[in-house]
Amino acid sequence: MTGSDRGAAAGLSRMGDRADAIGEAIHRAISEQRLLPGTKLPEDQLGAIYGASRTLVRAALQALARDKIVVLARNKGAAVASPSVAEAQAVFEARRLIEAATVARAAAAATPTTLDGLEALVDEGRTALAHHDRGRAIRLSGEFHLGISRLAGQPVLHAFLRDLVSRSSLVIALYGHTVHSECGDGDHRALIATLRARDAPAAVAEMMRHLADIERDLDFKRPNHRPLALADVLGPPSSLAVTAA
Amino acid sequence: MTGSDRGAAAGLSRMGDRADAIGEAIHRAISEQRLLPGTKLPEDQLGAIYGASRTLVRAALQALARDKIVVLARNKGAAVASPSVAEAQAVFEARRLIEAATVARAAAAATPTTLDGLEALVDEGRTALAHHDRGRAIRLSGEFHLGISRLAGQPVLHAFLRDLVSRSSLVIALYGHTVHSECGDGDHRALIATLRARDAPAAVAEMMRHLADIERDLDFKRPNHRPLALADVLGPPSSLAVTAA
DNA sequence: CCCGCCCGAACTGTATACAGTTTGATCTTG
DNA sequence: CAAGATCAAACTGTATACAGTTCGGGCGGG
Repeated sequence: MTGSDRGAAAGLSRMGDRADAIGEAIHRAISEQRLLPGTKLPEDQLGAIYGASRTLVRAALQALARDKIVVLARNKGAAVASPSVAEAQAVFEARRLIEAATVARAAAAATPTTLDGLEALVDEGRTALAHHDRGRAIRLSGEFHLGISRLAGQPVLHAFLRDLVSRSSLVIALYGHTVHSECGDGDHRALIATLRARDAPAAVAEMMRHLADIERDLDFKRPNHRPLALADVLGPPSSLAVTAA
Repeated sequence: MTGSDRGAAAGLSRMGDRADAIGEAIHRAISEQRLLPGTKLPEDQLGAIYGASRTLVRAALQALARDKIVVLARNKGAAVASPSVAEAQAVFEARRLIEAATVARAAAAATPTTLDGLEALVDEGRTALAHHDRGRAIRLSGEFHLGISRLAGQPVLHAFLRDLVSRSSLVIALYGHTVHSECGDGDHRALIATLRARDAPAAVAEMMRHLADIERDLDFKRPNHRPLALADVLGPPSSLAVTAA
Protein backbone atom coordinates (compact mmCIF):
# COMPACT_ATOMS: atom_id res chain seq x y z
CA MET A 1 0.00 0.00 0.00
CA THR A 2 2.47 2.58 1.12
CA GLY A 3 5.01 1.10 -1.22
CA SER A 4 3.52 2.40 -4.45
CA ASP A 5 6.57 4.41 -5.39
CA ARG A 6 5.22 7.10 -7.66
CA GLY A 7 7.75 8.87 -9.80
CA ALA A 8 6.71 12.10 -8.18
CA ALA A 9 8.90 12.42 -5.17
CA ALA A 10 11.32 9.71 -6.15
CA GLY A 11 13.46 12.19 -7.97
CA LEU A 12 14.98 13.53 -4.82
CA SER A 13 15.79 10.43 -2.86
CA ARG A 14 18.94 9.82 -4.81
CA MET A 15 20.09 6.58 -3.28
CA GLY A 16 23.37 6.82 -1.52
CA ASP A 17 22.49 9.86 0.45
CA ARG A 18 21.03 8.41 3.57
CA ALA A 19 20.44 11.80 5.10
CA ASP A 20 18.29 12.76 2.13
CA ALA A 21 16.29 9.58 2.57
CA ILE A 22 15.64 10.37 6.21
CA GLY A 23 14.67 13.91 5.37
CA GLU A 24 12.37 12.61 2.67
CA ALA A 25 10.69 10.26 5.11
CA ILE A 26 10.09 13.00 7.65
CA HIS A 27 9.00 15.34 4.91
CA ARG A 28 6.46 12.83 3.72
CA ALA A 29 5.16 12.29 7.24
CA ILE A 30 4.60 16.00 7.52
CA SER A 31 3.01 16.27 4.07
CA GLU A 32 0.61 13.53 5.06
CA GLN A 33 -0.11 15.29 8.34
CA ARG A 34 0.95 12.32 10.39
CA LEU A 35 3.38 14.69 12.06
CA LEU A 36 1.49 17.78 13.17
CA PRO A 37 2.81 21.29 13.74
CA GLY A 38 4.60 21.64 17.03
CA THR A 39 5.64 18.02 17.29
CA LYS A 40 9.08 17.78 18.82
CA LEU A 41 11.69 15.89 16.79
CA PRO A 42 14.53 14.66 19.04
CA GLU A 43 17.60 13.56 17.13
CA ASP A 44 18.14 10.44 19.19
CA GLN A 45 14.64 9.11 18.67
CA LEU A 46 14.72 9.77 14.95
CA GLY A 47 18.09 8.08 14.78
CA ALA A 48 16.70 5.04 16.51
CA ILE A 49 13.71 4.94 14.18
CA TYR A 50 15.75 5.14 11.02
CA GLY A 51 18.73 3.21 12.26
CA ALA A 52 21.14 6.05 11.74
CA SER A 53 23.37 8.15 13.92
CA ARG A 54 22.52 11.63 15.02
CA THR A 55 24.89 12.96 12.36
CA LEU A 56 22.58 11.99 9.53
CA VAL A 57 19.41 12.89 11.36
CA ARG A 58 20.85 16.28 12.10
CA ALA A 59 21.70 16.87 8.46
CA ALA A 60 18.17 15.92 7.50
CA LEU A 61 16.64 18.23 10.08
CA GLN A 62 18.79 21.11 8.95
CA ALA A 63 17.65 20.59 5.39
CA LEU A 64 14.02 20.54 6.49
CA ALA A 65 14.60 23.69 8.50
CA ARG A 66 15.85 25.42 5.38
CA ASP A 67 12.53 24.48 3.79
CA LYS A 68 10.73 26.09 6.71
CA ILE A 69 8.76 22.99 7.55
CA VAL A 70 10.86 22.36 10.65
CA VAL A 71 12.07 24.94 13.13
CA LEU A 72 15.42 24.66 14.87
CA ALA A 73 15.79 26.31 18.26
CA ARG A 74 19.30 26.57 19.56
CA ASN A 75 19.96 24.00 22.27
CA LYS A 76 16.31 23.08 22.18
CA GLY A 77 16.16 20.96 19.10
CA ALA A 78 13.84 20.61 16.16
CA ALA A 79 10.08 20.67 15.92
CA VAL A 80 7.55 20.62 13.12
CA ALA A 81 6.97 24.24 12.15
CA SER A 82 3.82 26.11 13.14
CA PRO A 83 3.43 28.84 10.53
CA SER A 84 2.01 32.10 11.80
CA VAL A 85 -1.08 33.61 10.26
CA ALA A 86 1.03 36.16 8.44
CA GLU A 87 3.28 33.47 7.09
CA ALA A 88 0.32 31.40 5.99
CA GLN A 89 -1.09 34.30 4.02
CA ALA A 90 2.30 35.04 2.49
CA VAL A 91 2.63 31.44 1.40
CA PHE A 92 -0.70 31.47 -0.35
CA GLU A 93 -0.01 34.79 -1.96
CA ALA A 94 3.25 33.43 -3.32
CA ARG A 95 1.39 30.40 -4.58
CA ARG A 96 -1.04 32.56 -6.50
CA LEU A 97 1.84 34.34 -8.18
CA ILE A 98 3.81 31.25 -9.04
CA GLU A 99 0.99 28.94 -9.94
CA ALA A 100 -0.56 31.52 -12.22
CA ALA A 101 2.66 31.37 -14.18
CA THR A 102 3.11 27.61 -14.10
CA VAL A 103 -0.46 26.72 -15.00
CA ALA A 104 -0.39 29.11 -17.94
CA ARG A 105 2.74 27.48 -19.27
CA ALA A 106 1.35 24.05 -18.54
CA ALA A 107 -1.67 24.86 -20.68
CA ALA A 108 0.67 25.52 -23.57
CA ALA A 109 2.95 22.57 -22.98
CA ALA A 110 0.53 19.85 -21.96
CA THR A 111 -0.01 16.80 -24.12
CA PRO A 112 -2.78 14.22 -23.78
CA THR A 113 -0.27 11.80 -22.31
CA THR A 114 1.03 14.11 -19.61
CA LEU A 115 -2.52 15.15 -18.76
CA ASP A 116 -3.43 11.50 -18.32
CA GLY A 117 -0.67 11.36 -15.76
CA LEU A 118 -2.24 14.22 -13.88
CA GLU A 119 -5.63 12.58 -14.06
CA ALA A 120 -4.14 9.40 -12.65
CA LEU A 121 -2.89 11.42 -9.70
CA VAL A 122 -6.40 12.70 -9.05
CA ASP A 123 -7.81 9.17 -9.35
CA GLU A 124 -5.26 7.93 -6.90
CA GLY A 125 -6.27 10.63 -4.50
CA ARG A 126 -9.91 9.63 -4.78
CA THR A 127 -8.99 6.04 -4.09
CA ALA A 128 -6.97 7.06 -1.07
CA LEU A 129 -9.96 8.95 0.28
CA ALA A 130 -12.18 5.93 -0.29
CA HIS A 131 -9.72 3.96 1.79
CA HIS A 132 -9.91 6.60 4.50
CA ASP A 133 -6.27 7.42 3.92
CA ARG A 134 -6.71 11.14 4.30
CA GLY A 135 -3.02 11.84 4.72
CA ARG A 136 -2.21 10.23 1.44
CA ALA A 137 -4.98 12.15 -0.27
CA ILE A 138 -3.60 15.40 1.05
CA ARG A 139 -0.13 14.62 -0.17
CA LEU A 140 -1.41 13.60 -3.60
CA SER A 141 -3.33 16.82 -3.85
CA GLY A 142 -0.08 18.65 -3.38
CA GLU A 143 1.60 16.48 -5.95
CA PHE A 144 -1.09 17.37 -8.42
CA HIS A 145 -0.07 21.00 -8.20
CA LEU A 146 3.55 20.00 -8.49
CA GLY A 147 2.70 17.89 -11.50
CA ILE A 148 1.26 20.91 -13.25
CA SER A 149 4.30 22.98 -12.46
CA ARG A 150 6.50 20.21 -13.79
CA LEU A 151 4.63 20.40 -17.08
CA ALA A 152 5.53 24.06 -17.20
CA GLY A 153 9.14 23.07 -17.69
CA GLN A 154 10.46 25.73 -15.34
CA PRO A 155 12.61 23.92 -12.78
CA VAL A 156 13.26 26.99 -10.67
CA LEU A 157 9.60 27.80 -10.21
CA HIS A 158 8.90 24.13 -9.67
CA ALA A 159 11.39 24.02 -6.83
CA PHE A 160 9.85 27.11 -5.27
CA LEU A 161 6.40 25.62 -5.51
CA ARG A 162 7.65 22.48 -3.88
CA ASP A 163 8.53 24.53 -0.85
CA LEU A 164 5.22 26.30 -0.89
CA VAL A 165 3.16 23.15 -1.18
CA SER A 166 4.94 21.61 1.79
CA ARG A 167 4.34 24.69 3.84
CA SER A 168 0.72 24.78 2.75
CA SER A 169 0.36 21.35 4.24
CA LEU A 170 1.35 22.76 7.60
CA VAL A 171 -0.95 25.73 7.19
CA ILE A 172 -3.88 23.47 6.46
CA ALA A 173 -3.02 21.27 9.40
CA LEU A 174 -2.99 24.30 11.67
CA TYR A 175 -5.83 26.38 10.31
CA GLY A 176 -7.83 23.95 8.18
CA HIS A 177 -11.48 24.28 8.98
CA THR A 178 -13.24 21.52 7.09
CA VAL A 179 -11.74 18.62 5.24
CA HIS A 180 -13.12 20.10 2.06
CA SER A 181 -10.08 22.07 1.05
CA GLU A 182 -7.63 19.41 0.09
CA CYS A 183 -9.98 16.59 -0.69
CA GLY A 184 -12.59 17.66 -3.21
CA ASP A 185 -11.14 16.58 -6.52
CA GLY A 186 -13.69 18.52 -8.54
CA ASP A 187 -11.45 21.57 -8.79
CA HIS A 188 -8.57 19.47 -9.99
CA ARG A 189 -10.63 17.78 -12.65
CA ALA A 190 -11.95 21.12 -13.85
CA LEU A 191 -8.38 22.34 -14.04
CA ILE A 192 -7.39 19.39 -16.17
CA ALA A 193 -10.29 20.15 -18.47
CA THR A 194 -9.01 23.66 -19.12
CA LEU A 195 -5.57 22.25 -19.77
CA ARG A 196 -6.94 19.75 -22.25
CA ALA A 197 -8.60 22.64 -24.03
CA ARG A 198 -5.24 24.42 -24.02
CA ASP A 199 -7.10 27.41 -22.70
CA ALA A 200 -4.44 29.20 -20.71
CA PRO A 201 -6.57 32.11 -19.44
CA ALA A 202 -9.26 29.71 -18.28
CA ALA A 203 -6.65 27.55 -16.61
CA VAL A 204 -5.24 30.53 -14.75
CA ALA A 205 -8.70 31.63 -13.68
CA GLU A 206 -9.56 28.15 -12.51
CA MET A 207 -6.34 27.87 -10.57
CA MET A 208 -6.89 31.21 -8.86
CA ARG A 209 -10.39 30.18 -7.94
CA HIS A 210 -9.09 26.89 -6.58
CA LEU A 211 -6.42 28.51 -4.45
CA ALA A 212 -8.91 31.07 -3.16
CA ASP A 213 -11.22 28.23 -2.20
CA ILE A 214 -8.54 26.52 -0.20
CA GLU A 215 -7.59 29.75 1.52
CA ARG A 216 -11.21 30.53 2.28
CA ASP A 217 -11.48 27.28 4.16
CA LEU A 218 -8.82 28.38 6.60
CA ASP A 219 -9.92 29.67 9.96
CA PHE A 220 -7.20 31.89 11.32
CA LYS A 221 -9.10 32.53 14.52
CA ARG A 222 -9.02 29.01 15.80
CA PRO A 223 -5.72 27.27 15.19
CA ASN A 224 -5.93 23.56 15.70
CA HIS A 225 -3.74 22.96 18.68
CA ARG A 226 -3.96 19.23 18.69
CA PRO A 227 -2.03 17.55 21.49
CA LEU A 228 1.03 16.63 19.36
CA ALA A 229 1.50 13.19 17.95
CA LEU A 230 4.22 10.84 19.11
CA ALA A 231 7.13 10.28 16.79
CA ASP A 232 6.65 6.58 16.28
CA VAL A 233 4.10 7.41 13.65
CA LEU A 234 7.18 7.34 11.47
CA GLY A 235 8.83 4.39 9.89
CA PRO A 236 6.27 2.96 7.45
CA PRO A 237 7.01 5.27 4.48
CA SER A 238 10.10 3.44 3.42
CA SER A 239 11.98 0.35 4.41
CA LEU A 240 14.45 2.56 6.19
CA ALA A 241 13.41 1.52 9.65
CA VAL A 242 15.95 -0.41 11.59
CA THR A 243 15.22 -3.95 10.51
CA ALA A 244 16.36 -5.83 13.54
CA ALA A 245 16.84 -8.92 11.38
CA MET B 1 36.36 48.92 4.80
CA THR B 2 34.94 45.51 4.64
CA GLY B 3 33.61 45.98 8.13
CA SER B 4 30.75 48.30 7.21
CA ASP B 5 28.07 45.93 8.44
CA ARG B 6 25.03 46.93 6.47
CA GLY B 7 21.73 45.79 7.86
CA ALA B 8 21.09 43.98 4.62
CA ALA B 9 22.60 40.57 5.08
CA ALA B 10 23.00 40.80 8.82
CA GLY B 11 19.55 39.32 9.32
CA LEU B 12 20.73 35.83 8.64
CA SER B 13 23.92 35.56 10.61
CA ARG B 14 22.08 34.95 13.83
CA MET B 15 24.97 34.80 16.27
CA GLY B 16 25.42 31.53 18.02
CA ASP B 17 25.17 29.45 14.94
CA ARG B 18 28.72 29.16 13.86
CA ALA B 19 27.79 27.07 10.86
CA ASP B 20 25.55 29.86 9.62
CA ALA B 21 28.38 32.30 10.00
CA ILE B 22 30.67 30.11 7.93
CA GLY B 23 28.01 29.66 5.30
CA GLU B 24 27.45 33.38 5.25
CA ALA B 25 31.15 34.03 4.74
CA ILE B 26 31.38 31.60 1.83
CA HIS B 27 28.13 32.94 0.44
CA ARG B 28 29.50 36.44 0.49
CA ALA B 29 32.72 35.36 -1.18
CA ILE B 30 30.66 33.85 -3.96
CA SER B 31 28.39 36.89 -4.24
CA GLU B 32 31.44 39.08 -4.59
CA GLN B 33 32.87 36.73 -7.20
CA ARG B 34 35.99 36.13 -5.20
CA LEU B 35 35.10 32.45 -5.43
CA LEU B 36 34.37 31.59 -9.02
CA PRO B 37 32.20 28.78 -10.42
CA GLY B 38 33.94 25.44 -10.33
CA THR B 39 36.21 26.24 -7.41
CA LYS B 40 36.64 23.21 -5.24
CA LEU B 41 35.75 23.62 -1.56
CA PRO B 42 37.47 20.97 0.58
CA GLU B 43 36.08 20.66 4.06
CA ASP B 44 39.46 20.46 5.74
CA GLN B 45 40.78 23.64 4.19
CA LEU B 46 37.63 25.59 4.99
CA GLY B 47 37.77 24.28 8.52
CA ALA B 48 41.32 25.49 8.85
CA ILE B 49 40.44 28.91 7.44
CA TYR B 50 37.52 29.46 9.76
CA GLY B 51 38.94 27.66 12.75
CA ALA B 52 36.14 25.14 12.90
CA SER B 53 35.85 21.40 12.57
CA ARG B 54 34.58 19.68 9.48
CA THR B 55 31.23 19.20 11.19
CA LEU B 56 30.39 22.87 10.98
CA VAL B 57 31.87 23.38 7.56
CA ARG B 58 29.88 20.47 6.30
CA ALA B 59 26.66 21.89 7.64
CA ALA B 60 27.44 25.19 5.97
CA LEU B 61 28.18 23.52 2.64
CA GLN B 62 24.99 21.52 2.77
CA ALA B 63 23.02 24.70 3.35
CA LEU B 64 24.72 26.37 0.42
CA ALA B 65 24.01 23.33 -1.71
CA ARG B 66 20.32 23.68 -0.95
CA ASP B 67 20.59 27.21 -2.30
CA LYS B 68 22.12 25.83 -5.47
CA ILE B 69 25.20 27.98 -5.24
CA VAL B 70 27.34 25.01 -4.28
CA VAL B 71 27.19 21.53 -5.74
CA LEU B 72 27.83 18.42 -3.68
CA ALA B 73 29.14 15.35 -5.45
CA ARG B 74 29.06 12.17 -3.45
CA ASN B 75 32.55 11.24 -2.21
CA LYS B 76 33.94 14.04 -4.26
CA GLY B 77 33.11 17.02 -2.15
CA ALA B 78 31.74 20.48 -2.72
CA ALA B 79 32.44 23.04 -5.40
CA VAL B 80 31.05 26.41 -6.35
CA ALA B 81 28.16 25.74 -8.72
CA SER B 82 28.43 26.31 -12.47
CA PRO B 83 24.87 26.93 -13.62
CA SER B 84 24.04 25.57 -17.06
CA VAL B 85 22.69 27.82 -19.76
CA ALA B 86 19.22 26.41 -19.24
CA GLU B 87 19.42 27.02 -15.53
CA ALA B 88 20.67 30.53 -16.08
CA GLN B 89 17.71 31.34 -18.28
CA ALA B 90 15.30 29.78 -15.81
CA VAL B 91 16.76 31.86 -13.02
CA PHE B 92 16.25 35.07 -14.92
CA GLU B 93 12.78 34.11 -15.98
CA ALA B 94 11.89 33.48 -12.36
CA ARG B 95 13.37 36.82 -11.44
CA ARG B 96 11.16 38.58 -13.95
CA LEU B 97 8.11 36.94 -12.45
CA ILE B 98 8.99 37.61 -8.84
CA GLU B 99 10.51 41.04 -9.22
CA ALA B 100 7.55 42.28 -11.23
CA ALA B 101 5.45 41.47 -8.18
CA THR B 102 7.82 42.83 -5.58
CA VAL B 103 8.60 46.08 -7.36
CA ALA B 104 4.91 46.76 -7.87
CA ARG B 105 4.24 46.32 -4.19
CA ALA B 106 7.31 48.32 -3.31
CA ALA B 107 5.96 51.21 -5.35
CA ALA B 108 2.87 51.19 -3.18
CA ALA B 109 4.65 50.70 0.12
CA ALA B 110 7.73 52.86 -0.30
CA THR B 111 8.23 55.93 1.83
CA PRO B 112 10.80 58.71 1.30
CA THR B 113 12.82 57.27 4.17
CA THR B 114 13.00 53.73 2.87
CA LEU B 115 13.80 55.02 -0.60
CA ASP B 116 16.68 56.99 0.85
CA GLY B 117 17.97 53.71 2.16
CA LEU B 118 17.88 52.27 -1.33
CA GLU B 119 19.62 55.29 -2.73
CA ALA B 120 22.33 54.92 -0.12
CA LEU B 121 22.89 51.39 -1.34
CA VAL B 122 23.38 52.67 -4.88
CA ASP B 123 25.75 55.34 -3.66
CA GLU B 124 27.73 52.79 -1.77
CA GLY B 125 27.98 50.72 -4.92
CA ARG B 126 29.28 53.68 -6.86
CA THR B 127 31.87 54.31 -4.18
CA ALA B 128 32.93 50.69 -4.26
CA LEU B 129 33.41 50.92 -8.01
CA ALA B 130 35.45 54.07 -7.60
CA HIS B 131 37.66 52.13 -5.21
CA HIS B 132 37.98 49.38 -7.80
CA ASP B 133 36.18 47.00 -5.49
CA ARG B 134 34.15 45.34 -8.20
CA GLY B 135 33.14 42.39 -6.07
CA ARG B 136 31.59 44.63 -3.49
CA ALA B 137 29.77 46.58 -6.18
CA ILE B 138 28.31 43.39 -7.57
CA ARG B 139 27.08 42.28 -4.19
CA LEU B 140 25.58 45.68 -3.46
CA SER B 141 23.78 45.59 -6.76
CA GLY B 142 22.14 42.36 -5.66
CA GLU B 143 21.27 43.86 -2.33
CA PHE B 144 19.55 46.69 -4.08
CA HIS B 145 17.13 44.26 -5.63
CA LEU B 146 16.69 42.57 -2.29
CA GLY B 147 16.06 45.92 -0.69
CA ILE B 148 13.19 46.54 -3.07
CA SER B 149 11.71 43.16 -2.37
CA ARG B 150 11.99 43.84 1.34
CA LEU B 151 9.94 46.98 0.86
CA ALA B 152 7.28 44.81 -0.69
CA GLY B 153 6.73 43.21 2.69
CA GLN B 154 6.39 39.73 1.30
CA PRO B 155 8.91 37.59 3.19
CA VAL B 156 8.31 34.48 1.13
CA LEU B 157 8.99 36.19 -2.17
CA HIS B 158 11.92 37.98 -0.59
CA ALA B 159 13.46 34.67 0.42
CA PHE B 160 12.97 33.30 -3.08
CA LEU B 161 14.57 36.35 -4.60
CA ARG B 162 17.47 35.98 -2.24
CA ASP B 163 18.16 32.61 -3.79
CA LEU B 164 17.77 33.97 -7.29
CA VAL B 165 20.09 36.90 -6.74
CA SER B 166 22.80 34.62 -5.42
CA ARG B 167 22.47 32.34 -8.38
CA SER B 168 22.48 35.31 -10.72
CA SER B 169 25.86 36.18 -9.35
CA LEU B 170 27.15 32.83 -10.51
CA VAL B 171 25.49 33.20 -13.88
CA ILE B 172 27.11 36.58 -14.40
CA ALA B 173 30.47 35.23 -13.32
CA LEU B 174 30.16 32.43 -15.86
CA TYR B 175 28.53 34.16 -18.78
CA GLY B 176 28.98 37.85 -18.09
CA HIS B 177 30.26 39.60 -21.17
CA THR B 178 31.05 43.14 -20.18
CA VAL B 179 31.20 44.66 -16.75
CA HIS B 180 28.26 46.84 -17.69
CA SER B 181 25.54 44.57 -16.38
CA GLU B 182 25.99 44.83 -12.67
CA CYS B 183 27.80 48.08 -12.42
CA GLY B 184 25.90 50.80 -14.19
CA ASP B 185 23.84 52.40 -11.48
CA GLY B 186 21.72 54.38 -13.89
CA ASP B 187 19.06 51.70 -14.06
CA HIS B 188 18.84 51.54 -10.33
CA ARG B 189 18.47 55.28 -9.97
CA ALA B 190 15.78 55.34 -12.61
CA LEU B 191 13.99 52.60 -10.70
CA ILE B 192 14.11 54.60 -7.53
CA ALA B 193 12.63 57.56 -9.41
CA THR B 194 9.59 55.54 -10.43
CA LEU B 195 9.22 54.34 -6.87
CA ARG B 196 9.35 57.89 -5.55
CA ALA B 197 6.60 58.74 -8.00
CA ARG B 198 4.64 55.77 -6.65
CA ASP B 199 4.12 54.78 -10.25
CA ALA B 200 3.79 51.02 -10.02
CA PRO B 201 3.35 50.30 -13.75
CA ALA B 202 6.38 52.40 -14.59
CA ALA B 203 8.37 50.68 -11.87
CA VAL B 204 7.47 47.28 -13.25
CA ALA B 205 8.36 48.35 -16.77
CA GLU B 206 11.65 49.78 -15.62
CA MET B 207 12.48 46.64 -13.69
CA MET B 208 11.72 44.43 -16.66
CA ARG B 209 13.87 46.57 -18.85
CA HIS B 210 16.68 46.42 -16.31
CA LEU B 211 16.54 42.65 -16.01
CA ALA B 212 16.43 42.29 -19.78
CA ASP B 213 19.51 44.48 -20.01
CA ILE B 214 21.42 42.29 -17.61
CA GLU B 215 20.38 39.17 -19.44
CA ARG B 216 21.29 40.68 -22.77
CA ASP B 217 24.81 41.17 -21.55
CA LEU B 218 25.23 37.45 -21.04
CA ASP B 219 27.11 35.50 -23.65
CA PHE B 220 26.04 31.89 -23.47
CA LYS B 221 28.42 30.88 -26.22
CA ARG B 222 31.60 31.66 -24.38
CA PRO B 223 31.46 30.66 -20.74
CA ASN B 224 34.29 32.18 -18.76
CA HIS B 225 36.31 29.22 -17.72
CA ARG B 226 38.78 31.02 -15.57
CA PRO B 227 41.39 28.81 -13.99
CA LEU B 228 39.71 28.57 -10.55
CA ALA B 229 40.80 30.69 -7.67
CA LEU B 230 42.47 29.27 -4.59
CA ALA B 231 40.45 29.08 -1.42
CA ASP B 232 42.59 31.39 0.68
CA VAL B 233 40.79 34.30 -0.87
CA LEU B 234 38.47 33.68 2.05
CA GLY B 235 38.83 34.98 5.55
CA PRO B 236 38.58 38.79 5.31
CA PRO B 237 34.76 39.05 5.37
CA SER B 238 34.48 38.46 9.08
CA SER B 239 36.76 38.00 12.01
CA LEU B 240 36.08 34.31 11.84
CA ALA B 241 39.49 33.38 10.56
CA VAL B 242 41.69 31.45 12.89
CA THR B 243 43.61 34.20 14.62
CA ALA B 244 46.89 32.50 15.19
CA ALA B 245 47.69 35.00 17.93
C1' DC C 1 0.17 26.14 50.89
C1' DC C 2 3.26 28.54 47.86
C1' DC C 3 7.68 30.17 46.14
C1' DG C 4 12.46 29.76 45.03
C1' DC C 5 16.66 26.88 44.75
C1' DC C 6 19.16 22.98 43.39
C1' DC C 7 20.10 19.06 40.90
C1' DG C 8 19.76 15.46 37.55
C1' DA C 9 17.91 13.68 33.24
C1' DA C 10 17.50 14.56 28.48
C1' DC C 11 19.11 16.72 24.74
C1' DT C 12 21.92 19.50 21.63
C1' DG C 13 26.70 21.53 19.95
C1' DT C 14 31.03 20.26 18.31
C1' DA C 15 35.21 17.72 17.68
C1' DT C 16 37.39 13.74 16.48
C1' DA C 17 38.19 8.94 14.98
C1' DC C 18 37.91 5.58 11.64
C1' DA C 19 36.38 3.45 7.45
C1' DG C 20 35.49 3.76 2.55
C1' DT C 21 36.18 6.11 -1.87
C1' DT C 22 38.40 8.65 -5.40
C1' DT C 23 42.33 10.08 -7.95
C1' DG C 24 46.52 10.57 -9.79
C1' DA C 25 51.28 9.09 -9.86
C1' DT C 26 54.51 5.46 -10.22
C1' DC C 27 55.86 1.26 -11.81
C1' DT C 28 55.50 -2.59 -14.78
C1' DT C 29 55.00 -4.89 -19.17
C1' DG C 30 54.17 -5.61 -24.01
C1' DC D 1 57.21 4.43 -25.76
C1' DA D 2 52.40 3.56 -24.62
C1' DA D 3 48.93 1.36 -21.90
C1' DG D 4 47.45 -0.82 -17.88
C1' DA D 5 47.92 -2.19 -12.99
C1' DT D 6 49.06 -0.76 -8.30
C1' DC D 7 49.42 1.90 -4.50
C1' DA D 8 49.43 5.98 -1.56
C1' DA D 9 47.67 10.50 -0.51
C1' DA D 10 43.70 13.24 0.02
C1' DC D 11 39.22 13.55 0.92
C1' DT D 12 34.50 12.38 2.17
C1' DG D 13 30.83 9.41 4.91
C1' DT D 14 29.40 8.21 9.33
C1' DA D 15 29.57 7.07 14.14
C1' DT D 16 30.73 8.22 18.58
C1' DA D 17 32.52 10.82 22.57
C1' DC D 18 32.32 14.59 25.44
C1' DA D 19 31.06 19.13 26.89
C1' DG D 20 27.47 22.50 27.53
C1' DT D 21 22.64 23.77 27.92
C1' DT D 22 17.79 23.44 29.02
C1' DC D 23 14.07 22.06 31.77
C1' DG D 24 11.34 19.96 35.10
C1' DG D 25 10.98 17.94 39.69
C1' DG D 26 12.01 17.59 44.48
C1' DC D 27 13.21 19.92 48.58
C1' DG D 28 13.50 23.35 51.97
C1' DG D 29 11.96 27.76 53.77
C1' DG D 30 8.66 31.19 54.40
